Amino acid sequence: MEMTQPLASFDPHVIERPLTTVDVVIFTVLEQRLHVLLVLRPDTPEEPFKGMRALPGGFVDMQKDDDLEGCARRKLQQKTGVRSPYLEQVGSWGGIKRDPRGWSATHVYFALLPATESPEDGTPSSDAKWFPIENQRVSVKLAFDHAKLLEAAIQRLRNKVEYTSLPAYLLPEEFTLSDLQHMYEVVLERSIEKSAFRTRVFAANLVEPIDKVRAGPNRPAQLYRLSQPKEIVYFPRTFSPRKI
Amino acid sequence: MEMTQPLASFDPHVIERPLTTVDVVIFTVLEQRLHVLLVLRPDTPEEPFKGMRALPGGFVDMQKDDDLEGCARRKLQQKTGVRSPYLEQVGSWGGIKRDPRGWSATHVYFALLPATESPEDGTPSSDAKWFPIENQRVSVKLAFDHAKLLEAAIQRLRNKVEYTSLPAYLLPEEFTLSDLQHMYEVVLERSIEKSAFRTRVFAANLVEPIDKVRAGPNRPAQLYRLSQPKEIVYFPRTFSPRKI
DNA sequence: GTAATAGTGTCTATCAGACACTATGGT
DNA sequence: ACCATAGTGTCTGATAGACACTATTAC
Repeated sequence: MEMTQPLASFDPHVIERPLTTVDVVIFTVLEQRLHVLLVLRPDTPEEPFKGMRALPGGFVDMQKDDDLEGCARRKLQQKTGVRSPYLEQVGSWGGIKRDPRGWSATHVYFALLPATESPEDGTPSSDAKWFPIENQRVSVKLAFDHAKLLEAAIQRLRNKVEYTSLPAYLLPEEFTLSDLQHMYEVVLERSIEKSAFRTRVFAANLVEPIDKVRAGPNRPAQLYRLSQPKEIVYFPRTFSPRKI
Repeated sequence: MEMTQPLASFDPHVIERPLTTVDVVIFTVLEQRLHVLLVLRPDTPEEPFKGMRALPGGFVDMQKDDDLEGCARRKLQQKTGVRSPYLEQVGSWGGIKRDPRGWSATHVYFALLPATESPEDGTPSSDAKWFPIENQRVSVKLAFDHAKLLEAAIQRLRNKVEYTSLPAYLLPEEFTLSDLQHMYEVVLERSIEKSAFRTRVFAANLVEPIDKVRAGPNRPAQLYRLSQPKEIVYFPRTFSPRKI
């Protein structure tokens, strides 16, 4: 359009590039609640939002990272030590205003980590801490526009849980149907009818029984594992159609 | 981690930044088929994929664009002259391999344009042309990884059409229920039962009748418009649950 | 009248939700 | 025996799909 600097649109080295980051929203379930992992912003003077909580993430490293998902996996590994949980892109946000250092774009992913028995487990990185999610939010103020990003990730998770097998990735490999139902209930924050739940899960061929039961102070429960651990299962209908 | 260039992680001006682009997948329905708008890559020697077809898009302009969606709207306007059709982000793709000029990330949006009667209409940009979509693809070879991006956009559109009012944005403001049903059938590439369709549409309060009918060589049809043109409507269930 | 599309009514199979019931372990 | 949780059976209301039917215009 403007002919003052015609080369600018051809030579990529002349083109101004936004700061590019990847942020990862890492979910797990602890103590009957959905939690998200947050890190502390560094306390050095040249960093914005110093000392605040933020989503784990940072600049794309063009040497280390082959692609965006690889970058997300690297950041996930850094903060949790976990190799390959469920990882999905939420979307990207970019603009002049979101980072005081200039035009920036972030690519947001969310990950699901199996719930561990001990809450302090799975956080080798000392600056990272699990925060419970209470009605679509977290109680601390977040750096940048991370509150918005987190809300979008929660929204995506809740929506998708209605018609997919996602909550299975919040459990260890072997689980009972009650465990699985419980994960759905925690994420959706409502109770599900047991009989309907089991019918759906079996109809979708989501799980297969293994040759073990879990004992307890009551009737032992059959243990299951995912039929196809690699592939997410879509239910033909949502769990509980909302009457309008 | 590596302490050789400690400032690199603090000073944003030192950090290498990927090339950043926005691509827009613009859909419309022409002659009973879903079409997508594709442009010609410039034929200059320093441009990659010269002369090939590609999705309309290009580098983010940090002066002109306040944010990514603004950038997408600008590119949409450039190629179609249209102000504000339906626009939604599909996601982002980035990596070392997708652009020969280096590490690049693109933010992909899709737009829905009302079907026009004359196919040559609505394309003021001379390098842009409508291409029909035939089983998830287009017949020409596309530049970069645009075939993958297009496939993702088609997938998103098809999925979402099953349970939302999206096809209404492929129509002009006033339309008959048969028009609307037809848009669903074109996008989903299958026929829908008339009675069930009407029941659903009314139950969701998607449309409201206006004081006009469309005459023809047969019984005139009631004209409708969207009840809330700004808000996309979600149906409680999908259109046709697939038996597994 | 006929052709053609608009629009409605009825039946049925399916399935979620509610709820009660049975089963099986520990104590 | 009793408790607690696992797991099943049965009924009902909502709804999608099939399909036949009626309605209204141009010719």
